[in-house]
Amino acid sequence: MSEHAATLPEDSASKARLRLWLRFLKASRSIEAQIRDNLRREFASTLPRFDVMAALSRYSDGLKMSQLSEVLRVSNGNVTGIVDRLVEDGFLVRVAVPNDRRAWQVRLTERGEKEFAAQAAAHESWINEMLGEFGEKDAANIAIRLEQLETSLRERKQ
Amino acid sequence: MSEHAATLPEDSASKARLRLWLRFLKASRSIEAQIRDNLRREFASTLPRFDVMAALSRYSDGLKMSQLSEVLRVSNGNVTGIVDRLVEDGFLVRVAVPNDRRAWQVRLTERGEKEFAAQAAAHESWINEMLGEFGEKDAANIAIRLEQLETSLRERKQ
DNA sequence: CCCACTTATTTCAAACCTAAAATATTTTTG
DNA sequence: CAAAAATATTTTAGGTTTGAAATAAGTGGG
Repeated sequence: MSEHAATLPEDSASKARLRLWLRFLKASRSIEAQIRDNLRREFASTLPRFDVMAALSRYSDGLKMSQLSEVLRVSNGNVTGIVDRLVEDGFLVRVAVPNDRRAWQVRLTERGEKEFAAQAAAHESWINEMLGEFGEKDAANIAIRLEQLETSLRERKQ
Repeated sequence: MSEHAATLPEDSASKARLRLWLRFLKASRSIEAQIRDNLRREFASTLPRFDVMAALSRYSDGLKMSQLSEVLRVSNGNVTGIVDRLVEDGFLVRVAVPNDRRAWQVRLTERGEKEFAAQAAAHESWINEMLGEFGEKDAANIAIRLEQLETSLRERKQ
């Protein structure tokens, strides 16, 4: 706590991690902004909509609303609005869950699957261009570290 | 375009980059969510407010509104509202700019500086805990790569 | 059965965010 | 110098996002 103490090894590690986070955040926001822009121009859609469809495309049985908000790490109320609009557009359906009238199973419609396939292909190529500086090995390595980070963050919370 | 072609080396690199981006985004959202939560509970504040104060703390002369929105990469109108509330709370002041009655210089008050110092210290320690798995060298290395990524993204846009 | 508790979802208020229009001021130019 | 252009900011309209409260439905102990 004393400002007169010599800088400890831990201090510089802490600074390096803070710096990492700031870079991380800035990069993530830049990439996100670019994707948002592309989605809007090429598909008249938004990132939250894409995220919902992407999550559902990985679960062919669909997901309940609360599972969706868990997977996407956004609030329940937020998912309600996004799903509402995707249902209006005919990309999603809400299916009643047998024996539980509180819950809905949300699924991609056939039309939704087709639409998402087109968006996902474009999305992959945007990312491939933007992250071109990362070679395959580097990309894989960093992805694994981030997965570990994610796991440890989740454990810490419980 | 043929689905019968053998998988090219480029394809797997593209997949690896996509995977990297998805991990990246998820990690970034988890960390952000945690920080938001901490700011709310410990300082009754939000991430946008923290960002504004952080930007101003790096410029002791203060920043003009347009400089703030440039630095934070958010819209002008957005900054107006956040600054309004921080001024109400006594953390910021708008100072008239000599010879230009259109512009304001926004600065931390003494109280704002104190408040931000406390928040920044807490923030650094949250990050230090959350990113504890990254050693100092790794953190520094990845930060540099992200800085390069950021630069190349900005160049691409122009 | 019934009361309390939990779970699933929606609604709500407030803050955030953007792009575009409006306002006020300064600078440039014919 | 006056009109036009540029600059700095705020206002406005329309969404997005969050946390918390409200609603609705299931579960379980007594």
